[in-house]
Amino acid sequence: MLTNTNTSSIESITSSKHSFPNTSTGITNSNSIGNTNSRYSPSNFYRAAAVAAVTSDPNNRRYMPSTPWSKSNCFGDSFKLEANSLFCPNIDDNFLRQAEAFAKPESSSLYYPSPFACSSATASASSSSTNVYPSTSSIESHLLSDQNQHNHHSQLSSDLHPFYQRQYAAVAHHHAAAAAGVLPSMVVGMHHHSVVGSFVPPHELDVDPRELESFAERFKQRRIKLGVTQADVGQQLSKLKMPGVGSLSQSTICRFESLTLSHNNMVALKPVLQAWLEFAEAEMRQRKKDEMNGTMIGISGHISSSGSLIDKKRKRTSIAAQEKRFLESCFLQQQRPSGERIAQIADKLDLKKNVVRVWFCNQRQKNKRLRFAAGQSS
DNA sequence: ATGCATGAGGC
DNA sequence: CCTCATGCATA
Repeated sequence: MLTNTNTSSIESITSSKHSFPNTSTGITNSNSIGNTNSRYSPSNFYRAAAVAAVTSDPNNRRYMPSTPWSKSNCFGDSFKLEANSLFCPNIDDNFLRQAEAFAKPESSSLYYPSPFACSSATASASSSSTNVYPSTSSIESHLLSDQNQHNHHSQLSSDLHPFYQRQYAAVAHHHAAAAAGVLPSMVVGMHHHSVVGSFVPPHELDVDPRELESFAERFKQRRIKLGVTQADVGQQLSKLKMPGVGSLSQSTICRFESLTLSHNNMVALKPVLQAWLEFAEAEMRQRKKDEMNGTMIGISGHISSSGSLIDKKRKRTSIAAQEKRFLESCFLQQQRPSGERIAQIADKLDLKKNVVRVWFCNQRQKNKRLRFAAGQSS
């Protein structure tokens, strides 16, 4: 487990680079939302929209990469260790020791009652209701509060979800986009007309989080009323033939409903799902009308196109609780560990380096991700 | 509902 | 190697 202190396995020493996607650079074009065959490229897809609306204001970068708090990670300069680690083996050692110490429930509770606690224990147990969101997981809130200290902007924050408070705090100074911003439909299908309907937020940042929140809720309710599952929605999406819009997975629909997607993602998906909703309800009305006329029409089912080839099932490595705790401790110290450190950690936990790397990536993403409270679930 | 994974586009 | 949108697999 936490033994085997073998360490050292030099690899990519390119640690000094901190690649922060320049939001205002890669304008490209189409891409389709969700597509079993080819996942669309977020960069192009969303960027195109963002660029159009932001291009003139480099600071107007949404909440992402180059925002102040990500540049100087939440821990400020107290974690410069990384740079020195190469020459100071002792520091590395300390790093791991510290992480290990934090990993112990007792000690960690000193600062963080239960780092990440909510993810494993709470969440899984309540797969169908109640207390799903202890506000924000301890570590997240810790990080958030720290970030907020760097961004004294919150003004519209009061009644916003913590996530949004953060998002907006980071970019609160953005100006209202001019009349003809980028339409979500453009974002989605790169078409210049709204496939969905009327109102079209000029810029993702101009979409009121509360509006998204209520839409997501309404969406879920109406979806359920229609008797359609999240997976169904995902599949039926392709029937809409919306330009650039393919199907989506149950996961994504679920995440949309629970607002556990990034704000941008939410904004982009909203018009699509709204379109589906209208479509589905119209279809429903039709069916009822037909029934009235005695013309029973089987709305038909959907074919389950399946890959009939030899499925090489993707395997999901499961990280044990103890290992996870260690990782979490490391994360508290460094959200973006160098390749070497990742290697050390991986070695220590006897995990593949890539597994550890991906874990950190996911952790970072999860940290930015939406996390709404609403003790409900399907 | 959510953990780990993939892949595109980017430095 | 990162971020980000997404998805498969699974608890």
